[in-house]
Amino acid sequence: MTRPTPLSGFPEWLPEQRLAEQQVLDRLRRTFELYGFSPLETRAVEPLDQLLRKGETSKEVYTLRRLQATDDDADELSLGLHFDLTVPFARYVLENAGKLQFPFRRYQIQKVWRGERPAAGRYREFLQADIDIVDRDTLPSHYEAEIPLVIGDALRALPIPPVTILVNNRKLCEGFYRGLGIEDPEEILRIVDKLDKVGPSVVKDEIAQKHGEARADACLALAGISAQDASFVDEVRKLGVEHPLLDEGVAELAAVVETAREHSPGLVRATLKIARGLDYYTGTVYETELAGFEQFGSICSGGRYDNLASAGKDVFPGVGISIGVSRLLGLLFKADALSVSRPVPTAVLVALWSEEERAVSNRIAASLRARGIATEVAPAPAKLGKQIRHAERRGIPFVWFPANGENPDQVKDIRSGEQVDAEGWAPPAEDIAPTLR
RNA sequence: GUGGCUGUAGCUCAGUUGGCAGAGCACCGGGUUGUGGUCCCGGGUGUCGUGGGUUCAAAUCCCAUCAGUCACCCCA
Repeated sequence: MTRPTPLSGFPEWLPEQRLAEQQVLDRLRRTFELYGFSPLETRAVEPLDQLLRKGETSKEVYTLRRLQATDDDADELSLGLHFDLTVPFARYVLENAGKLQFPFRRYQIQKVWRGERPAAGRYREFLQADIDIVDRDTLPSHYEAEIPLVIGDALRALPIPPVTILVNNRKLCEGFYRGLGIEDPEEILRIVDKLDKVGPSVVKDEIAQKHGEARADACLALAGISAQDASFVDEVRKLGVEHPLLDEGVAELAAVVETAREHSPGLVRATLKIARGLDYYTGTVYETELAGFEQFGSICSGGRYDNLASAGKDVFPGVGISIGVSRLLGLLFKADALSVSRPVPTAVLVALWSEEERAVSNRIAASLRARGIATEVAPAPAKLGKQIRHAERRGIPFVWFPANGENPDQVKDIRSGEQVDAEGWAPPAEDIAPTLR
């Protein structure tokens, strides 16, 4: 068999990276649960029509087909791998509406798949950590303000560069554009979204072409607004555009920003040029910048959706956000900006005097493990220097020497070289398990 | 999916007009049976991403492909 090569877009971490990932996931999970989100996992596949219900992403969906499928199977249910966690969740809510309590808060940490061209921080298979709150019939807008707080808690507790959550509101933009007499707000959103890449003059030209220079100027002026507090409201008002939807959007966005300002200053910034995210969002939209990694795009996005989960008269509006865990970690790993205090779980290596005395070392290891201390026994009764080096090479901080002749059991800290009697010894708290740094 | 750049040892890289594949670090063994890191001696550990082609001869030139990366597209 020839040596296998990596598959583009399907990242696989090294053990120490996976260790870091698990630490991150543990912390995310803990934070989500602190806010009362329940864990949930949905199947990897959805019926294709469910996935494509909201349009444009069809080319990104991986479909599932049996190798031996015949033409007769073709009209069977065709399945696709989910490309996010919100669509499957919406389906799950409809399916289980009778068994769930509303408002329903859940978190979901799973792989998703998108058939896109991979690049730095962009994968075809990646891990998302998603939280959502859905309610029946109506969803109070204070939940739109709560979501960023959860994410702020979760991400700011990690040893990573500071994040800023950029928030906008689709009603605000749509109302503004409609107030200007523009019929197709979606189109303007798409053009404005390119602002940072192509520059204001290109955006202006593109809008002006269809809607005239005055409207183009107004759209650009709106896109230029950004504030950490409700001061953006006045700036929007100054532009003199009137529309009921605009008023709604402004009020909702102001509430989000002000709530965040009170609970987590500096976390959230109203940024009226952002428009990205899946097209099912209807209100607040979120995007998250990681300081120093802005060019690689948002590491955490989401928004409010009013029409994603509905069946007949039942409507379940929701709001949610998803951390791109793989993107976040991939970028940080590459920049050498996130690692773990040691690359193995093992805290103690028990030395081995001879193969005959392996049982002695095994007993020591067992009693350490019983105390919650990750322990392994040396692979072979090599010279002590080699056994110590074995521990050192793999980052195991302590070597335990079983009693030998006159000498009692002793433990050596490989990093300092300090060696003490093992009686009553325990590793310091920070060495019990690998920690993020 | 479209276009550009890159691919040599575990890592960072050198390799001339096509002529026996190299350096530093890392790693492995030894320095006379028990305590690593310093030091000394020894060792190259490689399908030159992969597959074809041109040639007496290809890491080097040509084609394809895979992977990484950048710009589009889109987005976590």
